[in-house]
Amino acid sequence: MKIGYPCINQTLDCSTNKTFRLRSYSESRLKDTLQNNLNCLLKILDYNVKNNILFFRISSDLVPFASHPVCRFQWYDYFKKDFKKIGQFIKKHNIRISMHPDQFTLINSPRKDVLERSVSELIYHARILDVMELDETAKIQIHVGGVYGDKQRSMIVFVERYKKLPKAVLRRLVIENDDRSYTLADCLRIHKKTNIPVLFDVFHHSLNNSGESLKECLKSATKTWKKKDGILMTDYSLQKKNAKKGTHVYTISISDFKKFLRESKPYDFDIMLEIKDKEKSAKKAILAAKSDKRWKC
DNA sequence: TCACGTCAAGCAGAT
DNA sequence: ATCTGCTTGACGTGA
Repeated sequence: MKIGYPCINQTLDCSTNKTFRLRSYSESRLKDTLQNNLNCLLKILDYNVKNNILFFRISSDLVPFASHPVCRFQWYDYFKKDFKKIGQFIKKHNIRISMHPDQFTLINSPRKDVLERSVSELIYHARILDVMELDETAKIQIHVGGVYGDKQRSMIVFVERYKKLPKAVLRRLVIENDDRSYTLADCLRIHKKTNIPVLFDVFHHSLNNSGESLKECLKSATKTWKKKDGILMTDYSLQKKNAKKGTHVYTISISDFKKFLRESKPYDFDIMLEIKDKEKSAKKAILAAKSDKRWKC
């Protein structure tokens, strides 16, 4: 079991998300920005290792406009050494890596332009992990996509489109249950047709489910990950009290998290904490997991 | 220097 | 019809 947080470190004054506006795009601007982002990524990973945080989600904003037609710069060649160095650090410390393209990535969209942009975005994500020379346990997670008024049809479209994706994307892509459209059961149905691993989002499941218990979910999701994929990835968050349904808490509740650890036995999986205060919650959760003897160093 | 409107991109559900 | 949330944070213009 590894525990981590997504994209942003709030302790270090260093961001991997530095960007600029499309209208101020230039190759030199992209070089400067990416150099900064790569430097910060390595710093954050180093901080994480020193704090036993061995799961990290790399930001989709690492390379600004990488999948946009405006970008003709071969950033993956130019910065090959930097990427490789980060990849070596990741492998040396056995860090689990995920990426999560944003809500615009919809491979089941009825719109051809949306599909094309989505495929470009997935290729961009895969390229980052490839140029770091990471193995197949580094994953790219997306939601199934839109419903477009006919969920069954949209799931079939997903399966058809999935099968046509480039190999570099296929070996890393996983789907995640979302909080209103596609449940874990839907994702498992898609898995049956495609063998795509299913990432289990605990919080989304609490908002959108078919009545399965936590153990049932972990059991069925675990089975979708082959040895080459690494162990099951999960996303974990909690409902903020007195806030709109689906709002994430600001910080982790350790009593709730310990309860979750107890209830999830004996399954082993990695946990991404989608919680606002990032590494602070991760550190607290790791202490809890250690006391629960779920943490293997 | 700072506030704040805006930023490549889509969809669903709420207001 | 318009706004909000989704990993929101960061840019950059205008004062």
